Amino acid sequence: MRVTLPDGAVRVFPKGVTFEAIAEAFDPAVARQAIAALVDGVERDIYLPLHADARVAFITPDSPQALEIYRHTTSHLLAHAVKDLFPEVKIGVGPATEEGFFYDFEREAPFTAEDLERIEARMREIKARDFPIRRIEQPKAEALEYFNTLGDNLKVELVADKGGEVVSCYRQDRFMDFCTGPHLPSTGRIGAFKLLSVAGAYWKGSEQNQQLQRIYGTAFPREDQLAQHLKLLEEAKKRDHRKLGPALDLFSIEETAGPGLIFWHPNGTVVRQILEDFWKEEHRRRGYQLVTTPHIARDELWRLSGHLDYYKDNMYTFAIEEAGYVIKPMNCPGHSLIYKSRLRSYRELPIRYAELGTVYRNERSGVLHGMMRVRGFTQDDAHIYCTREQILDEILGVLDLVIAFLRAFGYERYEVDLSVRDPAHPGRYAGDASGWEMAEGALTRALEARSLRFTRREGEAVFYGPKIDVRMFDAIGRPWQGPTVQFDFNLPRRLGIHYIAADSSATPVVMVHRAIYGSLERFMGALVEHYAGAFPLWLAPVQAVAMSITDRTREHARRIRDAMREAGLRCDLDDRNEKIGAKIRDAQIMKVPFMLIAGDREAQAGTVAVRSRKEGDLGPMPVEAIRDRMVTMQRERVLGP
RNA sequence: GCUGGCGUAGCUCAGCGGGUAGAGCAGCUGAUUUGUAAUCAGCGGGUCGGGGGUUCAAAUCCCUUCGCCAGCUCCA
Repeated sequence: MRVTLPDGAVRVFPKGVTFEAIAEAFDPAVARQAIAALVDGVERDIYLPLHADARVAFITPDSPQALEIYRHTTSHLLAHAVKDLFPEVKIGVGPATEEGFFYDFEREAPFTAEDLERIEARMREIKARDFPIRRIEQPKAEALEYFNTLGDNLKVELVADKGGEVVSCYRQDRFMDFCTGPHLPSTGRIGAFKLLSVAGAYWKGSEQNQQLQRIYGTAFPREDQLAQHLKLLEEAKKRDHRKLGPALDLFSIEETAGPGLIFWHPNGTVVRQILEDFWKEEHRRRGYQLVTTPHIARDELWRLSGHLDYYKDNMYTFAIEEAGYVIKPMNCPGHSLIYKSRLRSYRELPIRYAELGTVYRNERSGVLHGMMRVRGFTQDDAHIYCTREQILDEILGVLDLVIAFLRAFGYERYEVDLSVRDPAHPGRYAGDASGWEMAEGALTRALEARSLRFTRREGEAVFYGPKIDVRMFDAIGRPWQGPTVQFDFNLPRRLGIHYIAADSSATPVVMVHRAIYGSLERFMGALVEHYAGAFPLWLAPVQAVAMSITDRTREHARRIRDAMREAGLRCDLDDRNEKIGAKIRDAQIMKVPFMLIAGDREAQAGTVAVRSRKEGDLGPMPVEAIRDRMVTMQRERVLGP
């Protein structure tokens, strides 16, 4: 039997040799490390035998596939411990996730924090016992009987749903779980882990089913990796916009007014208006026309657009003189009415309508989250109405705009998804196939033309059209929902949006929705977390604070403040009867980019001692020097210190 | 909406086998006139999220409601 090893060498082994033995023959150091084998690209348990020629490689704790195996095996350890401590508990599913792992359990009483501690302690005991973990392939009927005997009805359901006659299970000591594997070869090989929380989760992910208790945890091959992960969670907590927002006096949510509604304070409004101004400027430059549409409209409009049928539960409706009205949850029907207010010639196209439109949606109470998920928000919405021939150029224009914005805010890393039709169910979609083909082709070619790598997601398109979604990664590597570009083959048809073509026929227009910020609220929240509240100068609500050291230098400090304001900078004055250290501390806590300190020496010389929040004391300099530096930083939207 | 947890001063938190509420920071007043992350002293501040109940007595026990947090489901 010929085995091709990772270094390309071919060696002959007897049939039935285990991967462990192959590893040993390849490199004893690798053999000690190996946790699983890759056989012709398929992951297999390290102790299993090989029966035919194959390419064999080894997964070690540093391999990209390792993390999932560690986590998945730790989830089995969790279930094992829970079964030990609470034999009456029924086990559900327990996969590895991006962040760690979880396992779902059915149990009358809720798991308490103390239960989690006990379970974790038991997990450590089982790990210490170093039980071998072995794959068992058995007839489906036998596995069914096994889980039936235990009363594990959830597992029975899972096994029964599984196709084929033979199923695989994994056993460690007296605990056995239905699983495809692979797993670590023994419980002692499990690395560092920690249980984190317990939450409800619907069986098989359906709201119709019963709710189980899901225990979350995370696991890594080594302790230092776990420690680093926990540190990242701490860091994320410090950046939480729900903490920083009120602390920096940017916004608040008022219980008296209701959940999911944002009150933008003066500091937050400064940032918001910069976002708005920047946005308007960039859009006008690129041939967008700004429009304004009403906040309420007859439900007739929403019936025509189809939204009322589909999203009734999420729309706020009311009556005026017995006529039904809707508070707008979207801007597109309004923009389309402007388009339709008169006949449009092909000569006018493309038409690009843009609006910072405030909409209200009745989000279910459980989904509300700071500024990220709210009931009232302002979309940076624009709709492009064009001909089929113009599609590619329009998409290119949108992508250029998207890239410019990501760069301006310092989102260096992003991922792009292209969502297209599910080829298996062509009937599910609005519009004709040729339109979809053209749209999908244009999106693909535009992405390629701008050298944007993207993931094509079959069947992920919404029913009305294909789309591009951008995920942007913040300063500590977390993903955020970013810009989106969506074709719409539904609304033009429903609302009858046409243009008069060169042959004077009424031709359906191609409509594209697109948003860069998404919502000002969500984007603001993401920015706060991205910068940890320390906005770059061009966005900072307060760019500098002029500080007097004693009452003697109040006037000089005031003159410095005025000089900054004169130059269009946002500068406050701190002439309180406090020591300079206290003033600096307060400004530092408010994350003000520059502190402009006025003492006797500076008053004498007509200078200012500058301190940067990031770089510390920069020493004395002429007032004009720091003023000009800040003006330049503002104009060029510098992101650094 | 669902499961679980949590609501005490503006903020962070203590008090909770029932006996009528406390600290630090912030705020206010005064003293101090200060050189790169907290000057000192004094003072004021709370329907213990709201409502109902049990009790001689409730921040503490029970019910209910509102809000927040984690997750699930949802997100045009």
